[in-house]
This record gives sequence, structure tokens and C-alpha cells, in this order.
Amino acid sequence: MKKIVLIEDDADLFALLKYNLEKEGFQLAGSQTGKGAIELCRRERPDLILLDIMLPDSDGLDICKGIRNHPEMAHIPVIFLTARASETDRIVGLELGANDYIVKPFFIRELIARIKIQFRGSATPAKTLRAGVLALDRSSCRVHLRGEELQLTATEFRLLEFLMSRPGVVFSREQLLDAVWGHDRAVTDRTVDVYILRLRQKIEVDAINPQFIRSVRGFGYSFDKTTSDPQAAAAVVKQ
Amino acid sequence: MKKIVLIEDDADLFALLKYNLEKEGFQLAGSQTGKGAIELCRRERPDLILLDIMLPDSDGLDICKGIRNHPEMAHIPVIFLTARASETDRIVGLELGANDYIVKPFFIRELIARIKIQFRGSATPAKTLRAGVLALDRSSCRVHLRGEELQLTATEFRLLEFLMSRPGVVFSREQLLDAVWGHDRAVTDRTVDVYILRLRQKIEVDAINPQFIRSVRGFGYSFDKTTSDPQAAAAVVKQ
DNA sequence: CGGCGCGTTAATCATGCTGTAACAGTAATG
DNA sequence: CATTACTGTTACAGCATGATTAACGCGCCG
Repeated sequence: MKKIVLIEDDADLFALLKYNLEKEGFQLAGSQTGKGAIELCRRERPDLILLDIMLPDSDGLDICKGIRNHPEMAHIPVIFLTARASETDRIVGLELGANDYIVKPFFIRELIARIKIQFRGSATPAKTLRAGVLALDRSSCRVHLRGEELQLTATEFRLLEFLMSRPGVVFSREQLLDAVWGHDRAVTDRTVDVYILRLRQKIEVDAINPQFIRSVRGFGYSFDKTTSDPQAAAAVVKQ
Repeated sequence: MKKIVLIEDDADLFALLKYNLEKEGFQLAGSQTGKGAIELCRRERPDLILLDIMLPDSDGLDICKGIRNHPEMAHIPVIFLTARASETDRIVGLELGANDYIVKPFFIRELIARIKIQFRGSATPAKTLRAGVLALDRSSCRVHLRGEELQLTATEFRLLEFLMSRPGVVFSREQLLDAVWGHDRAVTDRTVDVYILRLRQKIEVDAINPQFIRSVRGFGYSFDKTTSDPQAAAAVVKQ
């Protein structure tokens, strides 16, 4: 969980931000004064700092400078919150080492999005498809089941990737051939069956009651849990 | 020198930005249409992309998505320029993988400051790439294995550098040719195989169980440990 | 000019993936 | 129940794929 330090003197805004950021899953520490803000950051070692520029007792710009001067904190992203919208204010803030600069009033959701960007590390969006204990990573072409890596062939991987990317949607064999084998294919649709089988042998623990790939008689296959059929449900009730 | 690709349909703004950014020392390539923007980026390999969202012939959001879907470009920072200031527009843009979002009209100097922030994050583009006992130094173009210096040719070095800069990501031969040999190549993709082989001969201690470069059958190669599969482990034990 | 290193291609080999047919099993239908 | 239609499973031949080696052309430098 990411920890954020919030320095904001306006009590209402402080409470509003604290509420929303914690709801978003961030851990919050903060202060409504600028005094001791640097000390607070040194103690808390946050992953990000939200900093109001105009504080009654000190200047947010100075706090930012101070943070950048501490080698152990210099790398922590700082986002300025401020009512000052003039050009020079923005430039000074950004050139002082801030990572972003948001002018009040702002949308909470935009602030959250910008915070997440700082954590994202300019990297790629989530390239991992997950379903319970099964995880498929598109960039590394690996599939893990309960942490164990599975050895899938290229076609098996592409088929599973396609199914997992649209969970719950039923695809006909025709559609799967188009998507996985390509449009210029020359393959029987029964081939799909064989690959579904091979996938199941590798990812399903219980063959008769598949957890991941569902057969939809007369239509095709989909990636989702088979709804426990009436008989099984009845059997459970009996016990 | 940092290279920027600018996609902006308004001719006046395009010229204004081009002038100011070049004055600031950036190298600029650009287009006033969205068509072919992704191709342009693939060719130019910029360090940053400035992207207008509302283009006459296509949607900037789609271009951003396309860029994020190309593993070799997914890491490039994208800044949106747009007149759309609504909350949802901002959120969508930022959550789509953009690194910043600037609403028109904006101050040129603020744009420049925000561009520099993107570069500042990766200011030290990891001078040396490390992976266990293997170290590749970009500035001196040297590679060390357990302290011993390896003699790599220029192409071998570029290939290893590219793979090491995105560990774990699988690249097709096509992508490797684009990245290492350049866009104006006239080379068979089999050439990649030979270079992978030569790299392995130089950096791998155990040929049958490579520690660094992984072959992903049907996809390509990645810089990543091959997970020692149970069968191979068992075979070793047997001996 | 001759040797050398480098980049590239072609050819060969082993591996195991791939697609298909055939058969077995199971659900729907009347 | 008999019939049919659909799906699960198996085994196998062919071939695509990657590893590897050898050879060729080119530029560089003595």
C-alpha cells in the first residue's frame, strides 16, 4: 500500500482529501501546518507528498526545496496544490523539483489519476490478466497457476489470452479461429476443441468440473466458471 | 539531445510549438494529422510524444492506446494537449496511459517545464544495466561478466542493451530488427537468431539452460531467466 | 594487396508443436 | 429407448521453428 503525506492548511479540504484518498486505498499521514513538514516526511517516508504552496506559517516552495535537499527523500514525488495560477508560479513550482502542479479548484478524481501516474513510473498499463489463481502476463508471455509457471505453446497461449481478455463472453469456434489463428487460416474448427482440451489439461485441476473454460453446447467456449449445475447443487443440499 | 514527436492539427499552434521547443534544444518531428502517427513514432523513436486529442482524422486517445500496445514504445511518455477540460476527459486521458494532460490554452513555458519533468524522472537512464553478475555500461559501451570484460561487437551490444533495458518483455524478431537494426533495414529475421546465439556464447555459462536470454517459441526472445522446468531439473538429478 | 573482423545469409539438424482423423463419451430429441 | 448431434480424447504424421554451423561479401587497416 502506498503512503502519502498531505500538507494542507485548509481544514475542509484536508478532510475531504484524506477521506477520498483513503477510500482509494492510500495510507495517509498529514499536517495542517508547514512547520515540521520536512520532519514529518523524514519520519513517515511516504511514497508521495501532496503540498499546498500557501501555508500560513511557511512556504510550500521552501518545503519542497528542503525535501529535495535531503538525499534520502529527494526521489519522492511532490505534487503541488495551489490557488496560484499565474504562469511564473507554475514554472517556479515545477522547476523547483515538483513532479506535478494542480491548480485549485480541481477534480478529486483528476488528482487521484495524477497520483497514480507518479506511482506508475511512466511504465505500461497492467498487462497481466488475472482470474483467481490463474495469471497470464502478456509482455513476458508467461502463465502462472498458484504461483507455478505453466509451459504453454504459442497457440495455447494466444487462445487463452483471447479468452481471458473477454471473460464471460462465449465465442464460436469460427470466431476463435479468426482471432487466434488469423483470417487466412485453413484449419478445421475441430482443431479448437483439441486446443481447449490441451489448455484444460494444463490449467484445470478438476477435469469434470472445469473452473476456467466453459463449454457452451451448440455455441462454443468462454472463459468463466461453469455455473454449478442443478444436479451438483442438489447433491450438496442432500448432505 | 531529446527527440519529441508532436501530433497537432492546428497549423499555427504546430508552428509555435515547433519553434519554441526547438529553441529549447529539443529535436522535433511531427505531423498535423493523426493518420500514421503510430508509424511515425515507430520510425522516429522519440523520447516523448505530444499528442492533440481532437484530430480531424482520428482520435488521440486511440493513438495513445496504440502506442501503449507496442512493447517497444510502451515506455515513451505521452502528454496530451487538448481543449477538452471536462472531468471525464481528463480522467480518461490520464488513465489511458498518458503521463500528463495539459488543457488549452496553456503557457508555453509551463509545457516546457512539464516536458522536462518527464525527462527528469529518467534523467539517469540507468547508466549501467545490471542483472546478477552481468553489467552493461551504456556510456562506456562495455559489458562485464563477473568483473571480466566481454568483447561484444556493436550490433551485439545494441541488441543486448535493448533486451536488458526492458527485462522480461518478449520481443518478436520483427521488433528487435526495428529497434536494433533500424527502420531502413533490409535484413532477414533469421539474422536475429545468429546474434542471439553469439550473445549466448559470450554471456551464458550453461548453454542448455540459459540464465539471461530466453527463447519464447512462436513469439521471440526476452532478457529473462528461463524458469528451470521440472523435467530438466529431474534430468539433471538423474545423472 | 592480403588479412582480419564484422554482418549477413543459407543450409542442416533436432525438437516438439500442430492439425487431423478416428473413436469414445455425453447431452439433446422425439 | 433409439437416434442424432455435439463434445472429449487419443494417437500420429508432417512440418514449422529455433539452434547451430559454415560460408560469403564487405570494409578497414597495416
